[in-house]
Amino acid sequence: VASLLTISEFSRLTHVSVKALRHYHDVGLLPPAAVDPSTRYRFYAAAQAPTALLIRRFRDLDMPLDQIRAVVESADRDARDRIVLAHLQSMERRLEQVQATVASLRGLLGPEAPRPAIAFRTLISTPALTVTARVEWDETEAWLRDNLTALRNGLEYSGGVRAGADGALYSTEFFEAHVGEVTAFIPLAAAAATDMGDAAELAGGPVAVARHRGSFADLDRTYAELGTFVAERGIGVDAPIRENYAVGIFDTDEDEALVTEVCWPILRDPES
Amino acid sequence: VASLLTISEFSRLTHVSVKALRHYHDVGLLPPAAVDPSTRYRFYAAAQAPTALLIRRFRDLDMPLDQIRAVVESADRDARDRIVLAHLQSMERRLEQVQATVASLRGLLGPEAPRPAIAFRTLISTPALTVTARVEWDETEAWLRDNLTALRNGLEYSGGVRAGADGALYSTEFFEAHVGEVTAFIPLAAAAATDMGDAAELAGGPVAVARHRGSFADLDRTYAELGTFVAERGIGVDAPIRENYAVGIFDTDEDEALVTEVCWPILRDPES
DNA sequence: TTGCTCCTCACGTCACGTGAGGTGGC
DNA sequence: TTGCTCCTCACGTCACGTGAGGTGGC
Repeated sequence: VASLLTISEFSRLTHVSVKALRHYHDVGLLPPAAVDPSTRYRFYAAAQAPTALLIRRFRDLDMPLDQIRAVVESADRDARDRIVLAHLQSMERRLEQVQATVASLRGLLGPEAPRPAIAFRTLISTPALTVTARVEWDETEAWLRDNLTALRNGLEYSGGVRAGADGALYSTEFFEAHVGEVTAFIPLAAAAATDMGDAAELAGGPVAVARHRGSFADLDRTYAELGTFVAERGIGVDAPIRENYAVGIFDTDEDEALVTEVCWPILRDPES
Repeated sequence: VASLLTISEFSRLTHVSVKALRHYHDVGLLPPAAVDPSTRYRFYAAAQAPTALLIRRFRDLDMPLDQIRAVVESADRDARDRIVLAHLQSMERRLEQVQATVASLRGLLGPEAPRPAIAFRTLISTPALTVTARVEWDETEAWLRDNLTALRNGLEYSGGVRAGADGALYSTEFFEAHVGEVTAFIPLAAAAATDMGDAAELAGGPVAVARHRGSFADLDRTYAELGTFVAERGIGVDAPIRENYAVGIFDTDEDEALVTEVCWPILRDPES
């Protein structure tokens, strides 16, 4: 006789709340082993406990139920373990981000950070290897890492000649809606680029530039300085913002060593 | 002339989405510096950027808006910094928990953990220093730490005689609804307890016991073993579950060194 | 009969996101 | 006039939690 447990017994045993168990039944994630057809009482098998524990662990990490479903319903144990490992790696990435945010909050408390110097420059139009996509805010770092890696491989494979650091363009929509067009690029020497099919042209024009040193978690302070500067002078223009990764994630493992140039498009150099 | 920015300019500058800015206005967290009375257009001052950044940072850490409000509206800078520091410390606690959960998930993938041995015991009723409260699931670890600390101080102050390890009682409601009565306790030698006003009596009775070694993040596996065992034999009884912290958080800093006895109340010893 | 456990709705929560439909100023 | 930016509703999302009101079995 396989022993069946009532919902409250199963709840105590798994540390999943009764309300949550009903919800997991409703959405089909963890249906009870048996349901009494007349009373609709739910009955769980003790053998379902490991699945419930798995769900609980992932929910503790705020994983959406849809993604948990993929784990729970994965065919064999190997497939399941592979999915779980992938999720764990992204969790560890997220953990690093949280730690960086905590550190940057501490920074907000301490003495005022030195204000980044703002300069003017006129970017010239250059050819580049590019990838463009509609990217969601939270996935940007991963997307950028993946696509710059792909571009770097493409550059090596095609024998192209690099003419500057990796970079990216961010549409105004991306900042305002937290989803929008992003372009990852590697600038190319013009001569070398002429015979490369997938090279696009990066637009030039006047920009206000600030060099940001350190973690991306602090980039917003540089944006605030730069944006305030541009707004106060009324020289802003609705064009993508460009970041040049002068010292980027492929160049160093230390967050403090990162150097990012933020180029904010403007109408004209206000000093000229 | 203090320069005022449109909502989209302010959004780009702070990396807070336009929708979020409207929401923060609606709930009164970050009202624009000016609102056009006829068009209802929102206008922000550049000086509001630091506040927006603070909100964004905290939201990245999933802090509720109500708590962020307390930070933003705190009177002076010192008060604000104190609140932020308190939050950072609880964030770091949370980070440790997440890391423990990630580690325990890795454990689920590896070889089967050894099953904890289950024994029977009859607890005798004993006096104890206790604190009882309605506790929410997510706050249990912090609540327990705080209240066991207070009990330990109380014990020292009153010169009471300890008769066993720290422990806690968890009502069935606590597991089933993820909020319910929890009692932290320190058992007392009976002779010494008679003249202590705030000593209560811990109920005794037969229990199934499992010793859990390691992080609390893995406790659910021991609960599952124990609960399955009890349920299969139909000897469960609706009484609080007792945990004895044989090696607890005050005894060691290493999660792996922790030893927790879980005592599950039963009707009778099925072997007798 | 009285509790007790379990059930099903319907609605609330939180922090926005998603459109729809509309308006003022260049 | 045409876009463009900004506006306000109303509703959706996600993973449950919160009651209200009711039922079957001991």
